[in-house]
Amino acid sequence: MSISKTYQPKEAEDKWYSYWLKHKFFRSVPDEREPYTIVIPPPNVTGVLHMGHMLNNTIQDVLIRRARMKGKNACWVPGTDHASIATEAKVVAMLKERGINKKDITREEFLKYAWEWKEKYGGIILEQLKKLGASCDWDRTRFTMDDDLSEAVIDTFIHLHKKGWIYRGVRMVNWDPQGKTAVSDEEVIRKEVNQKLYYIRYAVAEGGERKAEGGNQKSDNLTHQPPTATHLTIATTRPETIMADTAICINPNDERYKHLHGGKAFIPLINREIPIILDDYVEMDFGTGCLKVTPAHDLNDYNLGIKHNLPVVDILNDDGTLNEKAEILVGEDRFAARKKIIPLLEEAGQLEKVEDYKSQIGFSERTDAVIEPKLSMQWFCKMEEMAKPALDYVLKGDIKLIPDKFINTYRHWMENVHDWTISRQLWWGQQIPAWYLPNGEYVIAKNRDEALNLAKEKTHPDSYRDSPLTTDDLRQEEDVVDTWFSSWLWPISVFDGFKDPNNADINYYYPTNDLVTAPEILFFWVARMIMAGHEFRGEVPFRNVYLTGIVRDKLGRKMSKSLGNSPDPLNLIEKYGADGVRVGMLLSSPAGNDLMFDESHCEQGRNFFNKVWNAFRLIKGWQVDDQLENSNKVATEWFKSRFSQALNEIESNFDQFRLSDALMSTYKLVWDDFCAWYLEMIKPAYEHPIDRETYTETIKFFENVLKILHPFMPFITEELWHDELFGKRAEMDCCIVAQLPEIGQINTQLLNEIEVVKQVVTDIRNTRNSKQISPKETLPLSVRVNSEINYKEYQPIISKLGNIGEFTIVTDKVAGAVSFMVSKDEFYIPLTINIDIEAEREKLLKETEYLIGFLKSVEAKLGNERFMNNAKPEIIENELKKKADAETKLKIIQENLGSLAN
RNA sequence: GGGAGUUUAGCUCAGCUGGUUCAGAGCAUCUGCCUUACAAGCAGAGGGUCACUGGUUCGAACCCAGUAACUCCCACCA
Repeated sequence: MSISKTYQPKEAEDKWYSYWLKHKFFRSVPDEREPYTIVIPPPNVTGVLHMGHMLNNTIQDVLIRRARMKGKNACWVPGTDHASIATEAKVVAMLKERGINKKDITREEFLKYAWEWKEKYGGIILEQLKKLGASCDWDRTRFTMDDDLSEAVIDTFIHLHKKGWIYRGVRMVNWDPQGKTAVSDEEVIRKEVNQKLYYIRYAVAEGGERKAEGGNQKSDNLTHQPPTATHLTIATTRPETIMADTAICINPNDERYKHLHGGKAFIPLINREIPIILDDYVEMDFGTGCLKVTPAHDLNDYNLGIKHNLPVVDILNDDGTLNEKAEILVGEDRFAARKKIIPLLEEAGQLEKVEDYKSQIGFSERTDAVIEPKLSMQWFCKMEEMAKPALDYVLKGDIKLIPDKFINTYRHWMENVHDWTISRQLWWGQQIPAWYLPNGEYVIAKNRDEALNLAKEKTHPDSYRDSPLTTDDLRQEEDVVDTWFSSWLWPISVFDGFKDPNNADINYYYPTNDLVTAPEILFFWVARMIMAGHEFRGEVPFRNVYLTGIVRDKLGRKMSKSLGNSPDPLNLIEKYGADGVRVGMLLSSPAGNDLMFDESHCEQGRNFFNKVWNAFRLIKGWQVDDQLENSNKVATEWFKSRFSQALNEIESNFDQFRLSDALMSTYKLVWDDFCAWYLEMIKPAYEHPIDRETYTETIKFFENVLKILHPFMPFITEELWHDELFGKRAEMDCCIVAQLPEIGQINTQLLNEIEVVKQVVTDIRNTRNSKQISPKETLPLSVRVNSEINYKEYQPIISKLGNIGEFTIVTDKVAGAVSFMVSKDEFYIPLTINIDIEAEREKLLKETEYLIGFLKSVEAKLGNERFMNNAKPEIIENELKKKADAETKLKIIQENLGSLAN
């Protein structure tokens, strides 16, 4: 029977994932073991897997699998986020396709459609995660709009309202005209955009008397009206909002406009009179020094308006179109209106000039629509008091951010935290538990009945039974809460910590251990979870926050749908196997730094598991002869030490969350030490058997190799684990639950001496290469030993790997041989053919030159009084040793040069 | 405008408290090999002004100052 030369992942992946599921290896229930818990950052229920998820979830799975293999009770809680805006937008679009307009149906009908849609398409992403090998406890899958979780949201709202931290009020908020809802400051992404700065003339009247006509007269041929004192010019990027102007503001110290103090201006096109006000908020040297004040559509202007008691004229509808207050261009979208108003102004002779201009514009995080500052009635949550303890946890180190450079960012945000706009004008989400009374007052209550009682008490405090109010008189707030108002409860709510604050799960799993997420949502989510953790459990929600980078393409561009530069994760898995892709994701992903993704990494991952596969094929092919003596004790002893040494490294890398390094240590241990050196050392000649002891040891080593590889490459390791090479496995004896090997004794001397041996082998091979001698040709080797190394011990290894025949230990130099030096020891390969004496001499001279230079620098140090006085003793000792070694070596080379001359 | 970070081989990155022959790894490249586990491989090799300028020090990739480029976060200049 022959085994395929390459490993085919597909079949094994499906097989073992089902096997794991069937035997409930992902399932976690509280027991006496130490818990290790991760809650997944719930992806949008509407989402499909992208490269960011791949990275994020690979990391989580590696951590979870490793914890499981360290004997912990590993629990990875999966789930999805209802993502109000994004999901509602998708449902609205879906309905539109079916010819249904959201406006024409009731809230209940809409929600019915939305739930249907969620059941049908939601959670695809969780299925995709399974392909990656994610070992989540699927029985614990939660959705942020599950009944329990929604109830937690409502209770939280009531709790915070009681504390006075939730309030309602009219404020300038960020309005998303596409989602038709308010969004929080954090949901506004600012981007620099190329814009135009329009210079527009307003006619003015000094001291109340109108001086000039500029507007509305057609056919006056006034297009090039020169600037005179009869008007002023403002600069704006938003000419479509001039109809909402309620003042012109100038700096009181601006000499140019002194004559306008107390004057009036007239809005072009609609010719409405507005006052000219004075405020030193206006920069004299910016633009024209005149500012149009539009309180309804600009936050600064709004504040200015309050200060100067200006009226607010809101000319925009919720969807970003102009309303009748604009008088002109009514019904046009704000951007269309901007385009259309320009020719109108031009025609009226009131457009002075247009300049290119760059400025920051806010975009909605969820819909990418340009955000409109809008005055509206919203619900807010005070942050200040919650931010303080949440900041302390991080500053004190109760929660570690990895990498810690994010602490500064975190602190800055927490110290300048704004109140959180929590209401959203949507239907998909938790409806705010506020109930309005006919008189406009409201009560906060868990349900309508409670609300009624509260309402009665409120209206008839003395005899509330007399209140004529009925439930029909109450109207529930239409708005829902921000999605993040449910996400921030996630680490508690997934364990039912609100409904049942003392239940076994929450007591056991909370606080969770590690959180793996993107720095982009440090404030959205991580900070708020810490606040909620403190407020509702008096404890941190997690200990470590591992912040992944952004996955970028080779050119450093962020991977995005619109650029089309993101590979389809499922195709990648198809092509390179889940194991290959996982390794590919981790090969280069330092915490907090962006990941320059390149498919070649996955290829490297695939090559790696194929290497493991072929090591398996080799061992699998061996025949055992019980009569045979074990001649590989040195090799097995060495590998044991080397393995323990590597385990140490890997352990320390994991402790510091240096996952790429942990993988690389593992990679080199397996590929270089195990395959390239160890297996080559013990490999029997073709069709020769191997002794029992070596065979048994090797299989044990290989099993350990599978274990340490498992967190990175779960599928191939599980596949090989069950091969009969390891004997018959019990049904539950799986790699996924195997315990990681313990770190054993490390024989440092052996490790060092094998390094010398490896160098000897390399030099032999090198000699062959340079002399064009085939590896098949057996060569003799002599060694003149100046060190403490007992080469007899290593002779079998050297002979095998270097294809050496006669191996002799000599006391004199060997003439007529190619020589090289490893450590202090001299090696000679006597060759009957063509020894190039000149080349040998040159080699030796070159080494001499180097050694002399080296000695000089060491001696300079040692001769330097200040070095001798200041350096630590062990450093000086080391320098002395370097000097002695170099001198010995130099002496030997000199001798060799001498003997070469003979 | 404020803050943080980065800059080391062609690429992606390590380099800990300044001190081993300290300038490293993986990939890529080059040379030679289809050597009975693996060409998705084996054996070798080459490759760097540690961004730049100055300083501190016996000694600097590492500490300090300045410069440049890039990245990210925060911020209401029309």
